[in-house]
Amino acid sequence: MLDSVTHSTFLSNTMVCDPLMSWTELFGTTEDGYPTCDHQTDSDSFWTSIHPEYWSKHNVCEWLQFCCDQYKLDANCISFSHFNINGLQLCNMTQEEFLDAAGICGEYLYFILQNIRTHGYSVPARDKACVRAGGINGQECHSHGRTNLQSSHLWEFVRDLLLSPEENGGILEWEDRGQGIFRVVKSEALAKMWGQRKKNDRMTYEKLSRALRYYYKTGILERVDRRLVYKFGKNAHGWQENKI
DNA sequence: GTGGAGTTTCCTGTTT
DNA sequence: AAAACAGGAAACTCCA
Repeated sequence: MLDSVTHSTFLSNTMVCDPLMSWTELFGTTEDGYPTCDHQTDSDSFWTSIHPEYWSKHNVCEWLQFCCDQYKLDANCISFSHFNINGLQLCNMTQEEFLDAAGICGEYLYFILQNIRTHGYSVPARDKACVRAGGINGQECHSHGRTNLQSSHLWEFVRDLLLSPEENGGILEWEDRGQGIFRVVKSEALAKMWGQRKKNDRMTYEKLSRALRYYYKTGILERVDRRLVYKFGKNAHGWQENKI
């Protein structure tokens, strides 16, 4: 259905997004080095300040609409039903899937998303929500003293996924929140996501679990004699509901 | 350049 | 039989 749509059709008038344009050409750069569009409002920079993996379904929908408005994309090209997904699922979409879901618009959307992912972000969704009164989707406000999840350790990555139930795609779930016991529901998906974070497409659950086992020595994790079940240890912090 | 922390990779063997 | 667990060993990356 989208074959007949040409560049000039949906990229009319003002701005034409060349897929080879650099990030700064597309968005410009803020004083603190974070990319933002020069005519973006404060709320627009939301998309570059929160890692896409942490976007909710609602955020994904808003991002699509933002891109349509900002880059003069024809919203009619986009099958919004294909994007009834959260940020994690969005990040796991291939370029082909973007093309299927949004035709040539998908090419641009994919490009823009990859730029956002590649160029990082300043604070995770929960912490950003602390800055923004009211937060995101009414999520409670947590502050872990972290400013950049891309530099976080594996256990922090796991913890943060657990603390974002909407965004973790069912990869992890609490078994006993009070005791810090959690279960890896989708082991390969977890490994894939960790691999994405570390830019290592050879990551497997076997290797990830080896790294987790090293945490037993340091008290970050405690052994639970059940498959795919782990427990935060005395040296892990930031996971307790009332101590965050 | 060096050393340590935190993985990553590979491996063999065991358990579920 | 397959998946997960256990943990040794070495390599690797990053940072101070």
